[in-house]
Amino acid sequence: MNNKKILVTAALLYVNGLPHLGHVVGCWLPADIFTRFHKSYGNDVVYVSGTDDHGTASYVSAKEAGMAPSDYIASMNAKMKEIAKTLCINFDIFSGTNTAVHKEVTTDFFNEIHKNGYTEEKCSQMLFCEHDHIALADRFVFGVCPYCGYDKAYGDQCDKCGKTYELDDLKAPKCSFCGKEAVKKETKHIYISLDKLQPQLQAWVESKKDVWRPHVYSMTNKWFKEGLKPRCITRDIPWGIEVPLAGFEGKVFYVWFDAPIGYISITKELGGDEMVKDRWQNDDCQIYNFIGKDNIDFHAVFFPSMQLACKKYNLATNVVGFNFLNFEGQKFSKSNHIGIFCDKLQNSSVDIDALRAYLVSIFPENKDSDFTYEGFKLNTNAELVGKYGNFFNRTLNMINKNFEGALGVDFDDIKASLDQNDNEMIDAISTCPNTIADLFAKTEFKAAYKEIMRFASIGNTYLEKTAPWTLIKNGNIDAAKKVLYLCLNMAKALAIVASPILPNKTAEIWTEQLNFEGSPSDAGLWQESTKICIAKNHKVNLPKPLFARLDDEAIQSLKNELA
RNA sequence: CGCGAGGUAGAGCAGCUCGGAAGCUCGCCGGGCUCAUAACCCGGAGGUCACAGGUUCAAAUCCUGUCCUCGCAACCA
Repeated sequence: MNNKKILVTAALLYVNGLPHLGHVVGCWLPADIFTRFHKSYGNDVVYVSGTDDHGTASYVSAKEAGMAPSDYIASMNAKMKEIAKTLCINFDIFSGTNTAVHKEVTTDFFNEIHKNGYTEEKCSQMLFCEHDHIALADRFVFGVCPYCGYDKAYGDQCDKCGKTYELDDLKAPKCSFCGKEAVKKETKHIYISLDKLQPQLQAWVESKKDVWRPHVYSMTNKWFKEGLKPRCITRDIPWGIEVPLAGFEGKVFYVWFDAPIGYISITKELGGDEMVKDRWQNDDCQIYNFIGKDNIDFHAVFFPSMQLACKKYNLATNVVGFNFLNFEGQKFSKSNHIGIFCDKLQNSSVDIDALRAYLVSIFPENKDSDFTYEGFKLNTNAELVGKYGNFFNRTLNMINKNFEGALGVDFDDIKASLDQNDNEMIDAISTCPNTIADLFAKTEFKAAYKEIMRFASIGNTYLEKTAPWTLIKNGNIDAAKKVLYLCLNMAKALAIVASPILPNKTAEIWTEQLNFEGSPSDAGLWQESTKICIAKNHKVNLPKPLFARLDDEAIQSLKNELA
């Protein structure tokens, strides 16, 4: 049996706000499903994530909240953990970048890059806010547009006339946080020499051509066409990881320099140097990064370049980039209150498994997609209730009503009497779980979900064709037992293959209705799903509906709860 | 010539990487079943796969051009 080592990372969420469904769909959920699948398949997988704690915005937010940055971060991190729990996102660890371990790993990472000769220093002019003690990036400055005179123009672009310009040209620049005057200062920064790394990086990207999703590959290649340039990795703000170099006192690393290193430091936090060695320095370990499309550049260009310069850690096997999720045709927006924000889910009546299933069905794997309540209702009723849940219900009902829960036959007993319908059923049981496994392993979640529902449909069609209720009525008891025995085996397989997406419902049906030990996601159980091997005297329990049908009223009350 | 994504049945989408008789869900029409949460199963109507060229024995799929739609300050995957 194969026992692959896999490390899964989900993008570190910016600590400065609570996640909405878009975040869930872009990284947490697919990574969770991927991890659950591999565990169930018997592979050795670790899932790490956390919060990205540094950067100007979180520093300012903490200040506004009247908290010390680390207190602010701790409280936000705790809230996110709760949300993840609600959504049944099963991290092995959910930490962040505001830890001693992270500081140590990042510092070492930088020292290696520096030692290997991939850094350079440059001086430039920057705007500062003396009141907030931070350097002001273009988007944190406003002033008077040199072209049209608009007085709320940004550092590099005017929203009114649309023109772009150099920061030098902006008149009367001010800090966008406090509104006070911004002053120009000479400052020195460290750059990473991406230009020197381009050949190696390009070779790596080329080797991923058939592995990555097309949009990830093409977005990455754009950088090569323009040619990589040295990129600044330090900032003049008082919040972050200090640059360990003489002459750079008071400066910290740019948030996007230290954030991806967080994957490594969080792994270390979980399992020490031993685990880092096992997952990041072991060629037999596959690394999967789950991210949204706005993060592709960082995971497919900058972080791998950093790794190539550092020479200590392996690069990702796959950078799984997702597109964006919209909400009822509009973009998610915190300020305009558009979308579903996950803190609302905690006290709502929404069925998390049903929500997970719907989200999978609309995963923006290849292009942006749209969440609609109507779609959620449809998926729940047509797929989960009508196809998936219904199959368990009909099968278990008949076994209970007619045979007191135990059929008293096994595969050997029915072998002699198999007809074409039975063989098609057996064929489905022995092949569908493998197809589904392949799709999960290839991160094709939508297709895997579709295949699971098709699998359930095969079961429903089989029941229709064989009509065991008629067989029983006509006294054809052996034939009815044969049909229901095969259905029962399919039910078991259906619980196993859907467990990565529906962890709660499949666990429930496994123990309470199918009356099996353990859980459908137990390691290595996946391989069992293709076998027809339920014991002769196995007794199942009376079923009860797995998923509740949603009517318009239920949808309306959900809308109210989640708005 | 800013960048990116997309245009496939009434609606929403898959298929396009690796060309080979147009698929899925819903809706609509007709039929079947009654074990099941009025669930399930079968059949049918409905598409010049945006348009125009090209390559090919064969194009939704590859190439070229055209038209149209959407996103691109900030929060933000």
